[in-house]
Amino acid sequence: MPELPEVETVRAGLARVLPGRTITAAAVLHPRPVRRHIAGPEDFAATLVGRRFAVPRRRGKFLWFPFEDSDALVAHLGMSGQFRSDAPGADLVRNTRIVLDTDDGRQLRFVDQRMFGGLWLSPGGGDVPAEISHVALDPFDDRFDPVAVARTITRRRAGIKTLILDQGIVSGIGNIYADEALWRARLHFATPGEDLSVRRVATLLRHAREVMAEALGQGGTSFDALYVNVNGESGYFDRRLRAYGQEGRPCERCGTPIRREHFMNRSSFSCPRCQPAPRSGR
DNA sequence: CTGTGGTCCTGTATGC
DNA sequence: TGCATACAGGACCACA
Repeated sequence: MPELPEVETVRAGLARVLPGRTITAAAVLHPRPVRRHIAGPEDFAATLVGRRFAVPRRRGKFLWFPFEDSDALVAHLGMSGQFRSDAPGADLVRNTRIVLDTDDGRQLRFVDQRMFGGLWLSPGGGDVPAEISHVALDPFDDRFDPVAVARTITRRRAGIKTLILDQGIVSGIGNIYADEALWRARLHFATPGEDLSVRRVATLLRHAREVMAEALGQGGTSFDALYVNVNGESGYFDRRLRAYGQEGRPCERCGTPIRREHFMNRSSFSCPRCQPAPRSGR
């Protein structure tokens, strides 16, 4: 489950079951989700056995599970990844890719339909894995500075939505919460960053943080069974979406039907009246 | 450096 | 009932 609130929901769920647990067996059912492991999936599985989990961490949409030896298992859910905590006897759900047995008699299962997600072992990655050092702080990080990020954004020419989706500028925001934040801030997705004031962009970033915090409170956004927490349960924030997926429905502020457009090969939802297109942009 | 477009996959919904 | 097409919460890499 891709965006920050869904990933954080997963992290929090795993934080209740993983710390202190030792991996007793590992099985790779499909090689693709094993990433960056030159020695191959078998070696990946073998090298995990015997390691003991500390507390799971997250930056943006990346998760990592530090081990007590200072290495870490890094995970990204991609478009359709899930972690499930199950009893070993429970039926494997379809598309289960990797299974880790732990010494409390349970199994951690990585399930991923599309396999855009994956796992890898990061040597010495217990603090911040080197492979994700290019990922910017997310708006939930104590060190996140909306004004500094806004300054970066106002120096760029690309559309504002492109910029807030850029995980090297600010992490954690994906297509749903980008549209929701833009709706709240009354900004059109194609507005060039350089045409906006620092103040306006900082406000947008605060909206992004706020909408993601609200979603987290609802267990995230789920449209179908692909996006569930570690117990297989859906989140409920889809009922609170004001723009994303609301094509044709009246804008909650002004009643104008929400429109859907293609922007950078993805759907963008916005209110034509509250979020007017910039003059030059498209 | 910046911006864009293609690609990695499986599955579901919709239209003919 | 096929069969084809569009679309899906993302990231990365090659190229202009």
